[in-house]
Amino acid sequence: MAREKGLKGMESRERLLAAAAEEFANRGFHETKVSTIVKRAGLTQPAFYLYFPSKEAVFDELVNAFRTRLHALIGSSRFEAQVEAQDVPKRVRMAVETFFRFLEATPHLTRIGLFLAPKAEEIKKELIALIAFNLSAEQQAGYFRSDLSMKTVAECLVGIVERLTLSQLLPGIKSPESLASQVVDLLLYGMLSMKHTSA
Amino acid sequence: MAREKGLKGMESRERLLAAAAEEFANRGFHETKVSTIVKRAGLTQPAFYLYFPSKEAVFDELVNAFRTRLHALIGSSRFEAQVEAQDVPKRVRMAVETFFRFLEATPHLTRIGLFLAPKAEEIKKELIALIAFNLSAEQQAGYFRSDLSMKTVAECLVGIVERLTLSQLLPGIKSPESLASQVVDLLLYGMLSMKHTSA
DNA sequence: AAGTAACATTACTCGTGAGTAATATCTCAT
DNA sequence: ATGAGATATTACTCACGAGTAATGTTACTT
Repeated sequence: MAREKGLKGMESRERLLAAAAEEFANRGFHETKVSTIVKRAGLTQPAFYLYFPSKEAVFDELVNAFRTRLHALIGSSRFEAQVEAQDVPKRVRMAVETFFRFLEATPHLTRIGLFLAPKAEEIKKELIALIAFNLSAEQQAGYFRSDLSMKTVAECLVGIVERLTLSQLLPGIKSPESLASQVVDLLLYGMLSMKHTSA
Repeated sequence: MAREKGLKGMESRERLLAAAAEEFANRGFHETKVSTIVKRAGLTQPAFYLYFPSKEAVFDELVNAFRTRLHALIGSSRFEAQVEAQDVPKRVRMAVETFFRFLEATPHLTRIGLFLAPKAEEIKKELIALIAFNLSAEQQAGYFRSDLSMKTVAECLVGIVERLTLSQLLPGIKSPESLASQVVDLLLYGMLSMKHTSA
């Protein structure tokens, strides 16, 4: 009764998931046909329904996979205790870099969970709240200007990440490192040239 | 032969356009049914095809309407000649504010042209290039740090605008003015508190 | 008042694509 | 080697929604 059970099935299921992820990411939900997914996975239509109750169900599963990984990432990359002021830029840069790397690692899931899903707005709202919380702590500690709303800053940061992910990261034009350093440089120090700033 | 010709027809057409804009903005292209559009416009299905060759055609017309207005806006809001250094923040803030007001004025078109359309990425690319061009001029003039890529800054700015438009502007949570001043404050001066910056 | 565009309707077609019923094969435990 | 569950297939159904054919009505021009 307990053989190497379900191995083949799991493999088929995984193939379907991978094919679905790619199709959804490239064509969106409606343009993606179940018939195409199964073709890519080397199966036929009814096999699909052996593993998923509906087309929506696969999509949701992919969205949830993204959400779960995202939460895992955030959970593991909490800001640690007291930091020296000089270290703040580096720490922020590293955090942003880690995030870009995460997005780059699973491009299909990123496209689905961050841009295609109806839930995407909700997911980003969670993300923003978390970032705002972390930034507020740094602000309390005196590292950031006290007249800025960290909620707004978090929104801006996420907006920037979204934009750059779509136009630079996913197309492979720029690396997580270079994007992170440019973004953080801009956000921490601002655009104005020093002579005007330090006046 | 030349009566008050086409008046009724134009009105029906406008009603269809308006209904389509609202439906597309709220439900997206595929979830929007021609049957729903015509119902909202107080007409029946074939009347729709009296004015538009297809569902796609209305969508495209709305996207183009957005694009056209956007280009008009940009064309009219060119940066003028030499500005005093102290005026730069104000001018930038005004430009961003104008842009937010533009987006707020036609929320449905904004949603369609900036977020729903397949062409949206292309439209943003154009926009970014234009902003980058303007910012580069200011940079040449010494107002902005010379070590920043204005192309990247433009991308960041657009990313921020996208995000805030979706989460704050269109839902009516914040005004164009407050959003513009917060965004520009952040981008020009950065997040770091002064004691660290001026070190 | 009558002819003619313009504007609109009722009643269809028809492709597409999600999902299913019935059936077949493969693989392992006994 | 055989029965049983797991894995897959062939051959459908069926709803939905875009687009159309045929026809009717309105309103203005002469």
